[in-house]
Amino acid sequence: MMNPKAISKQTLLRLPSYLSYLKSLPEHGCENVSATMIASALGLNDVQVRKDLACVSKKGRPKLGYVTEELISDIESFLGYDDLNDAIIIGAGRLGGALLSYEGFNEYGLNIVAAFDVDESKIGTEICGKKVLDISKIKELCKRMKIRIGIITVPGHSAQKVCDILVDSGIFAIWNFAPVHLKVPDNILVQQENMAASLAVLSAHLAESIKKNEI
Amino acid sequence: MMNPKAISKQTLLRLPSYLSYLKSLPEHGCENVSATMIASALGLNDVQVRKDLACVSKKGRPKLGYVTEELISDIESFLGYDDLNDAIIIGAGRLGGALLSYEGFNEYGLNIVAAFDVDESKIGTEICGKKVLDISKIKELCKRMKIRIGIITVPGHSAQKVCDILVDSGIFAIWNFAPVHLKVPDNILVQQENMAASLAVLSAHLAESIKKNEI
DNA sequence: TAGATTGTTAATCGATTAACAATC
DNA sequence: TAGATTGTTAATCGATTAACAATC
Repeated sequence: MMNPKAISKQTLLRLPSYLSYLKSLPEHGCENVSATMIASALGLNDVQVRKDLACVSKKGRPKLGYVTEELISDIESFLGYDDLNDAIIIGAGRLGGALLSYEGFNEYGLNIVAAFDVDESKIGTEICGKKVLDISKIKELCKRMKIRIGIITVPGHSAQKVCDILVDSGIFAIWNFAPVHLKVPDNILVQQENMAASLAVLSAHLAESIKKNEI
Repeated sequence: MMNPKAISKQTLLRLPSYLSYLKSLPEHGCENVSATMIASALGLNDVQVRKDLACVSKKGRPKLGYVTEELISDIESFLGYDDLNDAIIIGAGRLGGALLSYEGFNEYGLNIVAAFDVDESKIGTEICGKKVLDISKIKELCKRMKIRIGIITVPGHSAQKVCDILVDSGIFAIWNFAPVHLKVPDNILVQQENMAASLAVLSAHLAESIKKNEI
């Protein structure tokens, strides 16, 4: 599409679940798929699904729905899953290690090339074949390899410092697992992975359920 | 409060960031804090912050703002951070291990008591002092210890099966790290930790930046 | 054809923001 | 007092849903 209509953030967030649902369908017998099907499988409204799909794919056909294969590849290419973005990870602790060793990211177009840490005992080692480097080398590596994504998995108190280094190194987008609000220039995206917020939702629901059940 | 007004999900999601900001303030010299301060530190609208705080704490005072200490403890108690909820984790792989060994959850009122797996080589071992048990023992443990939170860190293809076991075991809330939509009865909450969605936002932003910069 | 499904236009809903009087 | 800040009411904004004609 030459002039894609601006896509809402909500829509963007739903696309990956459509994709994962579509991929879970059996190869045979599902050449076509309707918005109604997708919506009911994911607990969404069918009009919403149709509108979302209209942003990224061709028109569906009345009575038939969409061509499953086309839908999959359109969503994948819209999300940029078909070419890999290199990324680095800062903080080679438990969480950093878990992310480093998660093979699945390649499927989502993310390729983690190296990790950085300040801990001397970690520097020089490898985690799942990825080198752990001294944090002072971030800028040089980012420039040389044109890295544009940084993943922050350091403790909260040093996250802003790491963030500043990343910005200075020419990073465009930051995926932040530290539970702090990062200050960045306007053109840089921070995607906050907010586990504390998720937990808040869980525990509020729990408190409510308990109240209901025990009264 | 006897009759707390219903709190919006958005508000609930913002509360943890207020809390983390408030806790980051220096002990001395910040007896009071204004909604304006919080808003500008976190990049939010000040009226929004005021409305959010009104849901969980006492009134602020014109010109002075809120009492920092009171605000902290009101938010903490609203979020249930002051008493621990026991939880179990299903899937003792890399991610499960990372979560198991993250000490910080206690601060958020979450206490992971054990892990479960199907892998014989993992069963019977310990990760950070937490036992890894056979998945067939879930129900018995949940009933006996009145566990109400389950954390799913198994691969996508077995997530629904694990979910069904959890529901059958009397769990009220599920924190799901597997990238699939879980089907549960109405009264059970599924909090989806959606890394694929986060990545979608990142990569869409990146694609846009690149386009802008390279044209 | 009949009926399922599409895309679009209009109505609804909920959340955010603006305006403003009240207060310390 | 003057000015910063509060809480509330009204206006705006954006996203979701309902209604409906078009289509295979």
